[in-house]
Amino acid sequence: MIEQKEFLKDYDDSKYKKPSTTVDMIILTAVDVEIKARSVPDKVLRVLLIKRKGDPLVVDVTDPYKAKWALPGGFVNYFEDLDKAAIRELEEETNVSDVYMEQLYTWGKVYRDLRRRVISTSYMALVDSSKLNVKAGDDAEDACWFDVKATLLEEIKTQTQTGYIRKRTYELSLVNGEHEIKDTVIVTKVMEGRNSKIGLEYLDNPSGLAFDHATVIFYALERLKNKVEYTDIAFSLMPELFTLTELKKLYEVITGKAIYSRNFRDKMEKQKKMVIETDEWESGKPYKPARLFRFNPDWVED
Amino acid sequence: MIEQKEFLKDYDDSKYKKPSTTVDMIILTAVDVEIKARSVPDKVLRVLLIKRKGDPLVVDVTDPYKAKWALPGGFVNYFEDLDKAAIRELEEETNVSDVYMEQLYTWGKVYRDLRRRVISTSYMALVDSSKLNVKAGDDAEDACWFDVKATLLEEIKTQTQTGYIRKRTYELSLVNGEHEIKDTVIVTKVMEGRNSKIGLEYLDNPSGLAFDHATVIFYALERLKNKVEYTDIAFSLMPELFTLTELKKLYEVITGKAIYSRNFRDKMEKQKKMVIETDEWESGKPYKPARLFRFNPDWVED
DNA sequence: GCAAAAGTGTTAAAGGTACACCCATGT
DNA sequence: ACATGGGTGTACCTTTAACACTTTTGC
Repeated sequence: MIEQKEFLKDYDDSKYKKPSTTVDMIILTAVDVEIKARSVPDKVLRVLLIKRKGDPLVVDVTDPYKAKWALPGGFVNYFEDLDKAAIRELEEETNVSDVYMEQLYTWGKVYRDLRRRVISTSYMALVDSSKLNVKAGDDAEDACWFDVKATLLEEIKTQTQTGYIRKRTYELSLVNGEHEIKDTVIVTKVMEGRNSKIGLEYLDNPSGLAFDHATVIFYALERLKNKVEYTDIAFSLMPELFTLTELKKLYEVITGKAIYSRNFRDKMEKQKKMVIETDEWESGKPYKPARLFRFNPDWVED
Repeated sequence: MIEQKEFLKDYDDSKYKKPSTTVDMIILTAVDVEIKARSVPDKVLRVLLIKRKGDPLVVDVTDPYKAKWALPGGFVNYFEDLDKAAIRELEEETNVSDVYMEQLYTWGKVYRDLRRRVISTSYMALVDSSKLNVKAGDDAEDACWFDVKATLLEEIKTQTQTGYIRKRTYELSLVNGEHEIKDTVIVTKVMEGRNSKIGLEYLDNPSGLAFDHATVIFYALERLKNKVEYTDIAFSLMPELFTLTELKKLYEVITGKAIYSRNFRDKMEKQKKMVIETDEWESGKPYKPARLFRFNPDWVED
């Protein structure tokens, strides 16, 4: 290991003005919500947000996102690995460690934060809600879990000379008992000859999230949706033991599609062998008791 | 748009020592290589590397990667979007624009560069080799295309109490007429209960690439391999018109697997409809002329 | 008995993998 | 004539999507 004082010996590291480097955390969990009495509850995804300080009635042109909800995050220290900064932020907010975490994307538009030039790397963490304390973090900040959902509102496809332009408009909705945040995220795909480009924007609206955090959360939900199909990522959001219907409900909320339970069972147990049965049974429900399963740690992706 | 002088007005942006921010470019192309006379040539992937300055015989402990080959890249300017910095670097090196480009990953280990703290975002660019000039960039630097290939050398799987550890050792080989670079990249997957973690390391060797660039290139090749299965990414590496055998050869070198041509044809043309036939034909070959196809710009992923 | 979910049998369509074969070209 | 790839017919198996039905529980 190199001594810190040797580092930088021959270089003047402060000649040029540098962007700041931060990490943003998309901390997700899944919880049950009752939709109908005497029925299995649905799952819903929740994301942890922090209330930024400031007066919501005063508009500050140098910081228009004061008093808005934002993703937790912070600066990367000079002698701290990028991953370590993300782990530190996660622990500060949730007091949990050893959960699934993955780097998502690095956001680097010049004016994404009007106070200073910030380049921010986003990380997604998936937490089993049964392992969480009621309080999210113990600092003075106003941290809350929001039910999160992205809905496709509109899709427009325009033919061009050598391809097409496809514009999808989504509504990102964030709800928590008292607060309701709605943001619009637009995904543009430009196909030109053999090269396609994907763009992600958000529409700035007064009641929305701070910064570009609507797009960042949307991006995380998309990544989760894709990865749930071919990895074991979903099990990070489940308790140790679960019924196959509970697991199905989680897959449904992540993918946004209804799943046929007959085939889901066979796929998980017989075909992909992602779960193994236990001798434990669910009880106390007004229907036939269900067997509890656990994740098969020997499962390997193909 | 905000005036640059307004930006930073109320903040002292230089209070703390900051990491530097750079972009690294993995610029890939695919070229034909003759393996046998009178046969269709194979495809091989090439990556653009830059020779770092310095005396290869002198070891500098503050910069041990002098005189080694590295990925092109550079600092992100304070008033420059991250994506724009990548586009600028690409144009500086290859004089091409409007090619496929995608952000890959942000590398942020503290001591990945011993001269200063650098956080580097890597971008992959895919260039059709027929559009490239012979010379790669016109600056004084020593820029060369290297045939690139990753080979799995060894896989070790160890059972643990709650899961397993799997270690895969790859050799990354970079070859160009005069130079041959070999690096070892190790991919570790730790499955512990319901959470898995993936680690990417390289073995530092005197004849290897500079910095952590072996892992960065390996990561790009893996991403390309995954994406080629469900996107149209491969066509960015192909000329406008091509035979189905040429396309198959490209898929083979990217995935590292042999493909049955009978099924590849049907899949591309009938099933996925990624290509459309033209009325043009290949000629001058000592076998039956092949029809030329082009990418179907109306193709949409499912 | 009823509502709700657990769990199994079966089938038809779509996709993946493979063998076998004939055709057209330059040398 | 021959080597080489172009291109098609077909068969088998797996995966996917779906309908139908029996069983078990709490109320």
